[in-house]
Amino acid sequence: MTTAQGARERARNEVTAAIKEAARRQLAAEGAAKLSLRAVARELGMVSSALYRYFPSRDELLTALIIDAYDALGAAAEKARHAAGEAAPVDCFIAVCEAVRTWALTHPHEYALIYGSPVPGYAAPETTVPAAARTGVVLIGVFRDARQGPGLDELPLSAELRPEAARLAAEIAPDLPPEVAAAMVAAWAQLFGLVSFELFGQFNNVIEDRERFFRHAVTGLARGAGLR
Amino acid sequence: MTTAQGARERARNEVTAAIKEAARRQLAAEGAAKLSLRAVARELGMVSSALYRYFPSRDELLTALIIDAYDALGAAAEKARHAAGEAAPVDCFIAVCEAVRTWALTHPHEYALIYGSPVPGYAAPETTVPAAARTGVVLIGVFRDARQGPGLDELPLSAELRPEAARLAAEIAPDLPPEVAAAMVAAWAQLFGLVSFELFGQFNNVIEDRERFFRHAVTGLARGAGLR
DNA sequence: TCTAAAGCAAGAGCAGTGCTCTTTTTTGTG
DNA sequence: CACAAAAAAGAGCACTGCTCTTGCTTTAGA
Repeated sequence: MTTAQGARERARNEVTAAIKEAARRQLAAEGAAKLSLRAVARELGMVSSALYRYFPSRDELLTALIIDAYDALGAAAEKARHAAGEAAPVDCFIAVCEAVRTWALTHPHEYALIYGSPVPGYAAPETTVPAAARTGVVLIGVFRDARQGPGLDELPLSAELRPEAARLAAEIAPDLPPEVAAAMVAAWAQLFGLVSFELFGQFNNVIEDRERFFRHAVTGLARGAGLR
Repeated sequence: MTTAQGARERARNEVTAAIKEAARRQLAAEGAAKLSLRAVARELGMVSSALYRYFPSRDELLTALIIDAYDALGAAAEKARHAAGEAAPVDCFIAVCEAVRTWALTHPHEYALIYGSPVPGYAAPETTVPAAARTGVVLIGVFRDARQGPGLDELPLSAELRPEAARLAAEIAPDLPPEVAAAMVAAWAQLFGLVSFELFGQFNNVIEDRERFFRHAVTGLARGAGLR
């Protein structure tokens, strides 16, 4: 059952990988909206209908690319977190943020695929959730570690938001206090606001020294979330 | 020259408006990627090729819609700023933020059009810049007013970023000190990070009470930018 | 008032898209 | 080797944006 049907399955996996690779190339060249099954097939020297043996629809292909993108970004974040090691929490946070930004700048179309406007009529299936969570988990880890040492300031939390924050903490990080969970999620969203603005051209004619500006903004983000 | 050629021009303007309206309806229903000239033409009972008399290409139609969207968002922000009147700077800021969020939630596709992933191969022409700036100008106004009273805290600014911040301030708000300009732009980007995350589904299964969470996050944003 | 110019709609057609269906070819295995 | 399962091919459908040509209608100037 393993090596017996292996030959066929191996071939299938190889073709699947080749399709994804070609699609990714085309994604990088033209963007998600112009990803065409026919062009992918053309590049691989097969007929367009043959692709449907491997991906039941264009959306399924997109889903596969989305998962890969989430995973790649998550891996980059994890690597940065690991490299930062035992540095001060705020520096760990900044390191992860810069990894996210760097990955986004080197893979703009894949970033747009996962953090840009959702493709209309396309709802990301549950399959993408674990991959999507990886980057968030890294961020959670930074805050968790900060709480071990004295690297986390007290944070205000209005009575109004307390129930939601408690629910949120129970959901994503039961060992973190509600106010920390809330601050973290906010910082997470704001980080991607910075990256998206830079990537999507909103900083054109506004920010020149993007690198330094990002570092500055992200430092503020970290402090605002209680890290030091 | 005014009323003489008026009949033709008037008809032309009316048709142009009708096209934009139909396109906007379709945009709201299906999203930018599925905006089809043929469908718009069908809705108006004209033939598709006739549309090209009014908009030289699909992109030009999109540009018109983009400008309208920027203007609508800017108007919403201005209205909120005006309604907030002489309130505390932090409250003015929050009011504008909530107006942005509300507009985005009621016009998701138009929001995605202007703050989502850029359409590949399509570069927003210079024409969109003034409209795009309106919301930013409102935000600048909040900070400017805050500086009249005692509503603005001192902000840190690393020596590293000082030149960029000075350049930035000179560019967008010469009467504001560099550190304020930098903080404002960062807050601006982060605001849209919050809105985009909510709108693009990144908060699904994460944040329940979006309204309150947004208020909390945006309050933190304001304080982080020195408002009080 | 008559005519020439400008404006506009229509239609045909090109090259491309996702997707489905049927037929043919390949291929690993009993 | 023969056979059944898997893969590929091909034709075709209903779309898309866009271009070009052909006529008709309105308008403006002589």
